[in-house]
Amino acid sequence: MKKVITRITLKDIAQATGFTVNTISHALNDKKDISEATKEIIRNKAYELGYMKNTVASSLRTGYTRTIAVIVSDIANPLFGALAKYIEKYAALNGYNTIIFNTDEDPKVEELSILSALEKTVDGIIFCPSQRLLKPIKLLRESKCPFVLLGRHFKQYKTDYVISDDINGAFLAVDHLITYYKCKEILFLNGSKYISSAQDRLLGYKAALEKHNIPFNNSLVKQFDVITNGRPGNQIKDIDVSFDGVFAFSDLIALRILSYWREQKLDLFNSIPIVGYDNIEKDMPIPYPLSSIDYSKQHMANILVDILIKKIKDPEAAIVQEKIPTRLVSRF
Amino acid sequence: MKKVITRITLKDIAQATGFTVNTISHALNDKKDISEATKEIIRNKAYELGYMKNTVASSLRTGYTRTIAVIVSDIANPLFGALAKYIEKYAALNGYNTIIFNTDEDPKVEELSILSALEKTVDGIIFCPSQRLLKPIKLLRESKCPFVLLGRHFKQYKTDYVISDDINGAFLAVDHLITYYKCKEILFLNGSKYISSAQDRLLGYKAALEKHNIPFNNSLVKQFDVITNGRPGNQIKDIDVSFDGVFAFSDLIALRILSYWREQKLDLFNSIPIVGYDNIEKDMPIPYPLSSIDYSKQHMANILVDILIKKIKDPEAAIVQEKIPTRLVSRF
DNA sequence: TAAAATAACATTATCGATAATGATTAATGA
DNA sequence: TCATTAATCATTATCGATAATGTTATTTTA
Repeated sequence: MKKVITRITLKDIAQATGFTVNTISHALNDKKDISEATKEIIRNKAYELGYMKNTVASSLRTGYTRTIAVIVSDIANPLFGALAKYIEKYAALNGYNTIIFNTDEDPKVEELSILSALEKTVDGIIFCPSQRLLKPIKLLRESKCPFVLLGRHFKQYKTDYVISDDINGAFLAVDHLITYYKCKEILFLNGSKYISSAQDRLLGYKAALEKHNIPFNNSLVKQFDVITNGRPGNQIKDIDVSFDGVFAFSDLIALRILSYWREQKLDLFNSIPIVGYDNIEKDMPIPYPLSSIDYSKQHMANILVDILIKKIKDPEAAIVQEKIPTRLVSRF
Repeated sequence: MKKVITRITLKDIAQATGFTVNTISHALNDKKDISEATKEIIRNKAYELGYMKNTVASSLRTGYTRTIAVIVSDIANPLFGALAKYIEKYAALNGYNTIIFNTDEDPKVEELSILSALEKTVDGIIFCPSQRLLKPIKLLRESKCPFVLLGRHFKQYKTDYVISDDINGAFLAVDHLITYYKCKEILFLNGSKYISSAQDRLLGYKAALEKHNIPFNNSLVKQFDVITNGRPGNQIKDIDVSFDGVFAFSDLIALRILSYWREQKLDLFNSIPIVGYDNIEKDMPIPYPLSSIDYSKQHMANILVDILIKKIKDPEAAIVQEKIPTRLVSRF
């Protein structure tokens, strides 16, 4: 039952050099109570024997695993894929490994993922909550494990989070449709009503309308509960209102409706102005001039990791709530 | 320095119930040497106290971390994103967590990632090698850590791997361009010459030409060393040969040239038949009728994990080399 | 010059769980 | 009936590294 592969341990180096295990440990960790000469001997022997630290043992003793968990709905989503990539890179740069969890926006899976991460005693968690239930976030808060929310936030809980400037982003998009394309009836393909970013973007949508004295028409606002995993054109074909412009919660949703129009050979494909969100064109080429709201995903990832590491090192650190600036990228 | 957060341990349950730590462990692991009555008592107390297993301690003792590493060039690439997603899901279903590493196809980063995974004593590794150098794969082989290659394989090393049926996939694509579109000069936007999949797809390309008695023209074959991270249209604008059809190593490369043509307002965008590879349309909507070579990424992921787990449980298990069947998906 | 501080390494305890054995009682069997 | 076996729980050792504390010789300081 027990695994038999035996690696070189501190004990082996101790026996080979005549020092004690503790001295080996201190030497390899470059502690100041070991002379440079001894360190040199020990380092050489360690290299010679091909020593590799067993971080599991280290973690058990220190309480730190140097591992963070990233819990998102779906890393196959280009947005989360890009974020996960930058998070992993920046975390690695700081000596942390990254465990990923896909939740499919399912609160049950969120809970299990959080529990799994806690069992693994990760040092911290980056979490993008579905916000369908409060149980996962409650669980996380009670765990005392450092965490930062990604892309979404809870009004009722004061937690660290990093989001894009959703209100302003949506405002920019809609303002552009009105100002540049003279749109009057802007279809808003929004995300799930549960998530804060969808709520905030609705605020931005309304603010832009208000600025131009366009009355808000609720029937122009549609929701897509399952951002991912939904088959293309799923609910999109049921849209029953007239409109002269589209603002989509994400580029993914924008692409979905564009694909649908193209497949159906609808004229809309080439005639209707449309603005998405996330600017995934930056991460992958798209053969369509999709205007979009851009924000730096790399910056977002770096800040997330920075905050998390700060909290890991000092659990009492002040709460940080960051909004990544948004800008419009218009394409023709 | 030492982390202070104290969780409930077996010891606490032992004290609360009067049994020994060992009995608690056996009870919670449902070993058969503990009576059902005692198990019930222990389980209840464990639940009551909110016990959560410390897998770090467990791992140190058993030698198993129930964690696998996935080392790929870039999970922001839709192909790897989808694969990573399915791998994580299926691994989780089997009780394994997934650590990811992005290598950017850089052998140095590959090495560091492998070493990092080994230090973490992951139970197994899924690795998509850049194949630029042999050092990473050698390191992996010598480590004795179970691993399976993803998407690529080495002729000189007999290892487990799971790839798409590259030769046949390329054949299908090119045969389709010739048969259906009557193409005679097919531009092949291939991947890096180092990787086996690019080499194999070149074989398929040639085989299809041969079948139709079309002479092979080497100047029609272009390579893109950096599949990811390359700015769109990077080298694509330098294409200097005439052609009447395109086969791309990946949908990503196909989309890159399509985007370039569209931006440049080139007629090619609408007139040239093009076939990609990976059928990423299945994972995200694309507003262009991109024909592609499809294979089940979910199946690929499941097989990868199955093989890996089998090797983890039995390091002497026979080597498995699997080709996932490919098929053409033509779109108009 | 005696006391205090420092340098450099050793001893011992510990993280939390589990493997390898032991011990006790009850049940079974020849 | 006495030895065996089974059932059930306890003791002890261990995974590999590191924290906490000791020890000894050498300097430094008052």
